[in-house]
Amino acid sequence: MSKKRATSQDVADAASVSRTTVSLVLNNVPGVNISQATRQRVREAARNLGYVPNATAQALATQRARAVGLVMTRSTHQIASDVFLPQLISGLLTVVKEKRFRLLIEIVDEGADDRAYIDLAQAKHIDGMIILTPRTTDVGIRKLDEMNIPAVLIGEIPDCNLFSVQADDRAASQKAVKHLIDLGHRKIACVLNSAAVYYNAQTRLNGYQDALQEAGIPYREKLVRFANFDPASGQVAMQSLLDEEEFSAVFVASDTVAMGAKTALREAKLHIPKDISLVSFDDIPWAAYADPPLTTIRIPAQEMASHACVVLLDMIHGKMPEKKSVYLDADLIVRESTRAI
Amino acid sequence: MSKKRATSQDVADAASVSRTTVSLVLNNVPGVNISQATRQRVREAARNLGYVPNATAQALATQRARAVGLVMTRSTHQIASDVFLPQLISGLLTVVKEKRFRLLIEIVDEGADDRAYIDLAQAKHIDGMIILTPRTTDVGIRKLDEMNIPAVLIGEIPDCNLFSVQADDRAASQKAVKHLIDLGHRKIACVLNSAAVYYNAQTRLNGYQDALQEAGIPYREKLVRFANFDPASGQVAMQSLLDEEEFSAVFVASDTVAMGAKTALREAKLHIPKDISLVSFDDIPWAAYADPPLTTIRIPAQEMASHACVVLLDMIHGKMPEKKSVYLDADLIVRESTRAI
DNA sequence: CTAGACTGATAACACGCGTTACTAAACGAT
DNA sequence: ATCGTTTAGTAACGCGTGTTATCAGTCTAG
Repeated sequence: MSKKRATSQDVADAASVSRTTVSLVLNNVPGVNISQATRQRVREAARNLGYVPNATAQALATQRARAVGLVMTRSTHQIASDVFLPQLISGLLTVVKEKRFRLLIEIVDEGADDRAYIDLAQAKHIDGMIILTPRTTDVGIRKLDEMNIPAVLIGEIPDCNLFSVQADDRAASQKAVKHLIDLGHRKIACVLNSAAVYYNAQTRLNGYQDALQEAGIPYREKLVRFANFDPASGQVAMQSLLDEEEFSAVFVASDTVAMGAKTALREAKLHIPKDISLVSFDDIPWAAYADPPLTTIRIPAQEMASHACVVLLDMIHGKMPEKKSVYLDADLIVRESTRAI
Repeated sequence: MSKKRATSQDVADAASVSRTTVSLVLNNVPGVNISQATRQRVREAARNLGYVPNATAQALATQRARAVGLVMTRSTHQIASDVFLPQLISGLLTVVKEKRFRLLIEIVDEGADDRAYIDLAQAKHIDGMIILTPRTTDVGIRKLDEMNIPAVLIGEIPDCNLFSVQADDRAASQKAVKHLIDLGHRKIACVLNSAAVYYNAQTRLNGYQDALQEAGIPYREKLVRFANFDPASGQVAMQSLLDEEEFSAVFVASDTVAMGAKTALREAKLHIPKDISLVSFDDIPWAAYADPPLTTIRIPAQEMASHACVVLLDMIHGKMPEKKSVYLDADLIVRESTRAI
């Protein structure tokens, strides 16, 4: 039953024309003279045979894979607990699909050598790539600069000429902390989302500092902890803060980390927002349904991804974007985890 | 600066051998006579030129894309809020990577015609596909049966000959409800994760019924509600239950839905587990950090994905699996949201 | 009547690789 | 010296498509 797939040659035979004609007709090549009658015959033959062009052969001939890669430098464990991934993928898919491209997921080992990214592109399975929140220490990414490989970063790293799309984390963090200050809080602790090698942890810390400075509150390093993406690390960080410091509010730079922080607070019999005000970051679906619902910064992950994808596709088609970096606004969503002192 | 990519011909020239030899050496083709000296020369030339084989050309020549697709029949909105996606992708990536395959994400429109899945395979960009929790009403999937296209379902649909991997939802639900019964509960409400066109909602309902029956508790349809994947629908469902029925415990067949259900309970001033015991399903990361931490069924999403991927790769390599369906155990994780009546 | 423009279609090459069938040389045995 | 056998390597074809240069025929203008 499994008859061989029809090739363009089969279509040509069926329509009694050359393969060239088939290609010209089916691809609607402009400025070419083929009679309507012939076009009709070809289309019909293609339909009858259930002809689907072989994407691989097309890619080889056109030197275009019609695919973009989402590449991440993470362990599979980290990927499994990445709450933004669905939104990012969703954002990419909407764009990719409209342009009739495909989406590949690639992962680059943490220990991979410099050439990892380049090899990805050289293999020609993708025309360009979107690189997810790279570490500042990643050397391979710099090499991409030099080659002429279309690439867009989601998230920022310093000293890098690649185009990037990100939320304005610094301004957003400032907003979040300012909200606490406006409510009268002066002793405000800070739990960062991850270690400082991830640039946005640094950026969010800067926003925290900006807000303090603006309000004339001295920055105290002892009030700051670095978590590591997951709830468990947030719990540890918060416990450490509770043991060693005194504060009436806390800025947690990630909802996921905030989950753990909340657990620590609960175990210390502290109530949010009665005893401690908490403002968080990300607005994952959980935040709205937490107890109490969390005041948090909404990261427009989906928009970031689709924007990055649009930029990338432009680059693939030879259009260079004018701005090197695009910052998307991230709004503060006020819910019930914060209150006036 | 952007020198053209090196092809195998370039390597051949540099090593003063034929392109055939290059191919034979670099692919380690067994049972072929090439001197060690020549092998050395070829390898060195390849390294010097930074040769990376063109995957597209390889695919065309071998008739193997070395890629599998994860295909979903969902709106991009649903994808954005799919909490399992990261775990699934992670599971797929671990397997795919080891076998040096690639992972593509494809989405089939809800309104797509029968040929959508087949076209995906015909395009030859992927060697096989993993289909995510299809709706029972999906007609396109049945067509895959007939063609000879490697495909594995994650999740079950009735009357379908495709291979599938899934959690033993029915047994797991039974376990969850039995846990409540063992604690002395008799009036147990049930909120399903989604509408019944998604087969696992039906299956989980069956498990609920099994447990009741085993304990000699009559099944009452009025105690059952169908949610729709997200927290909001869970909140509505729980409100409806609270308004109309009386119960001391509830089985919510999805953590995400349980988020909303918890909000409804909180708004009704009911405390978990003092007033209502709640057992849930999925064990998403949030469950362990909820207040109180949720007793829930752990779905081995990552294992399901990697197992499905192993099966799929076997099929691609011509090995048919012996079992049509594989059921993975899902364990009950007892935390603090349930207690004896 | 003829040169040039236009119409409709095609032959032939390119894309980069895998692979089969074949050759040429060296070797060993009779 | 002759013949088979092993060793080392290559020429040539196929994968399925896009695309350019070309061709035969028809129409138009001078």
